[in-house]
Amino acid sequence: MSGLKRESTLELMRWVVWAQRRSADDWIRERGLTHEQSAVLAYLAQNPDAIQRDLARATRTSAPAVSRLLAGLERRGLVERRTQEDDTRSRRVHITPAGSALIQGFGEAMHHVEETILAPLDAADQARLHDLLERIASQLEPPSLP
Amino acid sequence: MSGLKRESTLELMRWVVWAQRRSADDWIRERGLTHEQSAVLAYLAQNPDAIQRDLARATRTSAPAVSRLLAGLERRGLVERRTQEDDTRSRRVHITPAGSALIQGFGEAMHHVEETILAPLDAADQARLHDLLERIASQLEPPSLP
DNA sequence: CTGCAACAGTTAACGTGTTAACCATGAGTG
DNA sequence: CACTCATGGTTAACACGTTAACTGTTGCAG
Repeated sequence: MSGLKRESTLELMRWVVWAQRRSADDWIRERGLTHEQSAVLAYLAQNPDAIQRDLARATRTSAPAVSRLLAGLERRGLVERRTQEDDTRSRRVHITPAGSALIQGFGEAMHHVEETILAPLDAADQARLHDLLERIASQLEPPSLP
Repeated sequence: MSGLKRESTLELMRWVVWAQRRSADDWIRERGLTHEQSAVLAYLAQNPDAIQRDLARATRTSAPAVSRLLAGLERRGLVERRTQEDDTRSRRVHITPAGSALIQGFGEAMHHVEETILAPLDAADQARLHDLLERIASQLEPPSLP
């Protein structure tokens, strides 16, 4: 026995994802944000006319989570929620100029983090890894959903 | 433009990890546990003489998180904490027979979940994926740690 | 038109993650 | 021996995830 317990593929993935989160911390915490808030702001910067339900789907979380997260962002003046006139059930969420300024550069920073994490692999291997993951992901959500 | 936004490698990993968590839910929720509680119980089943600090390291979380999680497990009689006699700072954590029974089969269930998730790849590709991830993971924690 | 199901969002209760502040004990050096 | 520092653990405050229960709309069938 080597004394080294072989880690499963999924354990390795969790580890890599955890490390990525850690690396992203620097950029995010500097701005007084959390990972979740950054993700939502970045989404809103690119999808200006989203409703909360869209955010729940995009972040793979729940309506209550989005509701509270947005309440916090709104309190800080980073987003605005406005009830629709034609359908008062939903509320459209807009990023404010302040929010837009704060999240500026997020994509580039995350891209850089990813590059750093993947650096041990050459371009060909990075492509191979991406392909393998895509093949797994494409089979994930079975179309049995309503 | 294809309308399909290309997802980054790390986004794909997050997605796969998220799906794995979802799949594991069935087994875990049936027993009234959470993911974190299961992970800790499974660790304790294999490391009978761990102290809380070990758990924090193993779960990559913090001492306060472990402290509260164990308080919950102890309340349910699934673990026992006993202060050491030679070093009263640390508390050794033991899984009880009830805890042991509850977590029985966890490893197999998780292995099955992993197999299901990785099923779209043949054995050779699964090995390739594991190798690529290992090469990334091996470079993660820079040896600058104490 | 009425009644009921589906949908969007909120709130509450619970468990978990973080950081900060704290207590107690152990270890090492002057 | 005493002072200092490191170590193990707890508690509190805050953010976020979940589920369950609730409010209000919309929309469609009868």
